Amino acid sequence: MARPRKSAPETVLKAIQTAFWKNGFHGTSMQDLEAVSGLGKQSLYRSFGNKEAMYAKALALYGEDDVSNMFDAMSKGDTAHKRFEILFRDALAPLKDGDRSGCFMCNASLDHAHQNQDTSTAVMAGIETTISVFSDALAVSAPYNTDLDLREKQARVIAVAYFGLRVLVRSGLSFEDVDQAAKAVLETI
Amino acid sequence: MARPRKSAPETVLKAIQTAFWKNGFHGTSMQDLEAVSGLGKQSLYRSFGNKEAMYAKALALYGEDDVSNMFDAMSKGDTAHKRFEILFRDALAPLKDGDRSGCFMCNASLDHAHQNQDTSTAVMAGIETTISVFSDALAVSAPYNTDLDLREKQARVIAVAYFGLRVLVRSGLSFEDVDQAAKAVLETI
DNA sequence: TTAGTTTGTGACTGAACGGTCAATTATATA
DNA sequence: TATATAATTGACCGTTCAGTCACAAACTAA
Repeated sequence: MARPRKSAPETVLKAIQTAFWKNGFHGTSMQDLEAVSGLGKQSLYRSFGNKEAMYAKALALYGEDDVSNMFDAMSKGDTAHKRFEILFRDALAPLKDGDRSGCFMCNASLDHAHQNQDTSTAVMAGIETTISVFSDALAVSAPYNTDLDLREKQARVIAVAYFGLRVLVRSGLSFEDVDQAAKAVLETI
Repeated sequence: MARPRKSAPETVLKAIQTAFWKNGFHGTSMQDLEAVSGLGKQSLYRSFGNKEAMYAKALALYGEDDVSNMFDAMSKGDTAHKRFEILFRDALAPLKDGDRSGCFMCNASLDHAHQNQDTSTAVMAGIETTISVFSDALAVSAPYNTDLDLREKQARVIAVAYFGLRVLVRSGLSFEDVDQAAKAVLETI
C-alpha cells in the first residue's frame, strides 16, 4: 500500500548506532548519519524525529542487544571466574582487530549523560543492570554463593573495573596492556 | 613595552580547561571559550593557535596540576588502605556538591583520544603514570611491600576501578551510589 | 488504471561553527 | 612626548550544523 523502505529499520538503526558509538553525539553529524545509513535526511527525521532521538534509540538498542548478548555469553561459564573470563575476553576481542569503539554506555556516560536527562537515565539503568547481572554471575561460586554481602560488594568492584577497562580500550593502549589489566582483575575473582 | 594581558595566561587556561572538562571537545565551542575566559577569539587564537591546541594545553595542565595534586594528597596516608581512602574521597568530593565533571583524562580518553593522536598519547601516559603511582602507594603496606608481582597487579586493578568510578560520577548516579562502589573497592585493598 | 499512502530526493533555511583580518588600545621604553 | 610592541576588539570569511519543505518515486488495494 506504500513505497517500501530501502533498508530495514533495524539495519538503519544499527548503522546509526555504530556511528554514535565510535564518534559520540557531537562528533557525529547528520551528514555522517546519512552516509552510514544510506538514507537521506528526511527519511531519518521521519523515522526518528531528531538527532537526540536517534542517539536515544541507538543507546537503547545497545542496552537491549549488545549488553544482553554479552551477559548471555558469560552465563555459559560454570564458575564465577570462568564467567568473567568470558566477559572480559568478549569485551576486549574487538580491540584485537583495532576496534577501539569500547562500551557505548560508558561512552554515553562521559560524552552525553551530562547534557541529556534521557541518556543519563538510560546509563544509570545500564549500570544498575550490570551490577545486578554481575552479582548473579558470582552467585554460582564460593564464597559468593553463601556470603551475600561480599557478593554485592564484589559485583560493584568488578563493575567499576569493567567500566575502567572500557576506558582503557578507547585510550589507545595496546591490546596487551589492556589485557594485562583485565587479567589482573580476573585474578581477584 | 606592550599592552598588558587582561588575565594571566594560567587563569585563562584554567577557565578553558573547566569548559572542556565539563563539556568535551566538540561540546565546547569557541564562543563558549570566549565567554569563560573573558577574552575575544583573536586573543585566544594568538595564545594557543587553534582549538585543538587549547584542548591539548588544558589536558596537559590536568596532568601536571590536578593529577599530581591528587597523588600528593594520597601520599600523606601512612598505609596503602588509608592512601586510597584519601584518593577516593578527593575524587568523589566534587560530586557531593553536584559537580559531575569527573576525570578530565577519562573524559578525554572516551571523547577525543579516538580522533586525536596527541590526546591519545597524553591519556596513555596518564594511565601509565597512574598505575605507577598506585604501585608506589601500595608499597608501604603488607603484603604489597614484599610481593612485587601482586603489587603491580593490584595497582592495575585499582587503576581501572578508579577510572570506572569516574565513569559513574558522570553518569548521573547519586553520591551515595558511587561512594558505595568506592568503599567496596577500598575494602579489597 | 487509478487513487491513496508512504518513502526517498534535493534544494533550502537560519544559526552556529572554527578561524582570519585590519584596526584600535594600552603599555614600556627611548 | 613619540615610538615600538603586544593585546584586544569586532567585523567578517567560508563551511558545516541541525532541521524543513515541496515534490518525485514506488508500492498496494480498489
